[in-house]
Amino acid sequence: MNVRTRFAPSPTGLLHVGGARTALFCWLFARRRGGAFVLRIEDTDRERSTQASMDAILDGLRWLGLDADEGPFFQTDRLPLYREHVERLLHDGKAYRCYCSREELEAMRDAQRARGEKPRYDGRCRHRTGPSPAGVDPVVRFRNPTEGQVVFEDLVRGPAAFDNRELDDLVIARGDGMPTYNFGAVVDDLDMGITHVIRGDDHVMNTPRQLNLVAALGAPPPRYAHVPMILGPDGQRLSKRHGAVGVTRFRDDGYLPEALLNHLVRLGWSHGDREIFSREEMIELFDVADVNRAPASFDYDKLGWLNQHYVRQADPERLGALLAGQFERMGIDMSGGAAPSLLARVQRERARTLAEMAEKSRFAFEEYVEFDERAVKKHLRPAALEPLEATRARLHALADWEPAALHAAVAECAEALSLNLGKVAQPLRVALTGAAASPAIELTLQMVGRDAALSRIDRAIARVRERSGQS
RNA sequence: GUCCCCAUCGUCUAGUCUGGCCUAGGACACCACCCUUUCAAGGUGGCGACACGGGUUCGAAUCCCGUUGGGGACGCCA
Repeated sequence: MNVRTRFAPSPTGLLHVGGARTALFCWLFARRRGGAFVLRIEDTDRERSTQASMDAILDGLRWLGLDADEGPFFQTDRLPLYREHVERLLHDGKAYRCYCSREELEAMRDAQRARGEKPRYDGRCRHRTGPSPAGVDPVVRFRNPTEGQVVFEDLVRGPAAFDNRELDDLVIARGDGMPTYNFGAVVDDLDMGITHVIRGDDHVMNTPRQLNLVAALGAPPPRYAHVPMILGPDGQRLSKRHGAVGVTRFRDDGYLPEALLNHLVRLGWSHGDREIFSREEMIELFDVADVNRAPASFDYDKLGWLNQHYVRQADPERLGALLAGQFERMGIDMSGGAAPSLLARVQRERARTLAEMAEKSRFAFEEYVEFDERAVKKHLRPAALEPLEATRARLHALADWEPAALHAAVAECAEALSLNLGKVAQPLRVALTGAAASPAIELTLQMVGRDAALSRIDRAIARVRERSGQS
C-alpha cells in the first residue's frame, strides 16, 4: 500500500511553527516512503476562516518548500460528500437529530461540572420520538457506542485504549448542515485514502471518536501518529508573546527556510548526535516512530545558530538578493553602493540573520549620523591624527580600490609610522563607520567606496582636531 | 473538576524497549583562554541533569508503585 499523509490546517490564523512542524513530519514521512503528501484546507468554520489566513498558510508552506502532491482541497467544495454520509448514518440509525438549544446544553454542562463530572452530552435526544420542535434547526449527532473500548496503536505513543464511556455523542453536522471537524476529517481521510494521520497530540482525544466514526462508515482505519506540541521558551504553550510564531515572520526577520526546517525537525526528533540536516538527509533519516513523546520548547538561540550556519554556506548571489529585500524593508537606498552579493560575502561570517547583516552593512550606503562616543574616546584620540592623515593621503593616491591594494596601503602606513596595524586600522574604522566594529578594514573600505571613504576620513580628522582643541 | 499523556544539564537531545560498556555523551546558550587590526568565525577548556520517595535486582537513568511538576482534552472551533 502506498503511503499517503495529509496536512489539514484550518485557515483561521497564521501558519505557526507547531503547524509547520506537523506539516514537515507529514511531508518527510511521505517523501521517505515514496508516498503522497496531501494538502487539505479545513474551512468549515465560516465565522473564522479567512482568505488572508489561507494565503498566509499557503505562503508559509511554499517558503518552507513543503510542496503538496495533491491539493489544496477545500472542505467547503466537498459539502455534498459529507451530506451524503450524514444521510446514510441517519438512515442506518447510527446518527440522530438533536434539538437541544445551546443554552440547554450549556446548562447541562454547568450542572455536570458542578457535580465534579466531565462535561459530556448526556444523550437526551437519543431516543426522542414524536413531532420535531418547530423553529429549530437540529444538529446531527453520532450515536457513539456506550460500551467497550477503542484501542489503537499510536505510531509515536504506542498502544492506546479509551473507554467508550468517556466519549459522548458528538455532533457531526451543524444546524446549517456544515460538517464538524471530527466528521469532515474522517470522511476526507477515508475518501482521500490517507494511510497515516500525523498530527499534534492535542488531537489524541479525537482519535477514539474518529475511529468509531470510521467503523460506522464501514471503512478500514488509517494509522495514527500524535506528535508532541511545541512550547515556548518558558514551557507554556507557544504564543505571540514569545516572539515570532508565524513562519513568514521568520522570513521577514531574515531567517533562511532551511534553518527553520532544521530546528523544527530537531524538536522532538533526533538522529544520534547529529545537529545539521539538509532536506535530503531529513528525508533519508526521518521516521515518525523515532519521535519523542514529551513536548519541546522552541529555542530562538539555537535557531539563530542554525541560521548562521546556513547563512555562511549559502550562495552569495542568493543571500545578496535576500539582503536587498532587507534593505528595502529598512528604507535604505542601495543604488550606487556596494553590490549586495559583496555585502553578503563579507557579512555572512558575522551575523545570525539577514536583518542583522543588513543592519551591520548600513554604513555602506548611509553616512552615520553620529560617532559612537565610546569608539571616539578610545580611537579618535590626538594620536590618531597622524595615521588618519597619512592613510588619507595614501588612499587618495591609490589607483586601485581593491581589497589587496587597500590592505597594502593601510599596512604600509602602519609600517611607515612604526605603529601596530591596530593603531592605524581602528581610527580608520571609526572614521568609516562611526563605530569600532566592522568587517576587515580593507573590506570596510571597499564597502564604503572611495569618495565616501575620503570624506568620512576628513570628518574624523576634524573631529580629532576639535577634540584636541578642547583639551 | 474529570479523563489522557509526559518527566535526563537553563534549552534541544543520546542513553530507557533489549538493566551492568554511564565516574550519563553531544549541541545551543553562558564563562575563561588561544587566535586576532575591530566584530565575528574558529580552536581549547569550564559550568551544568537522570524531579522526589519507595520497591524489584548482585546491579537501575533504564523495570514497578506512589508523590510532585508539566502538557493536553473535555464546543453546533479545528
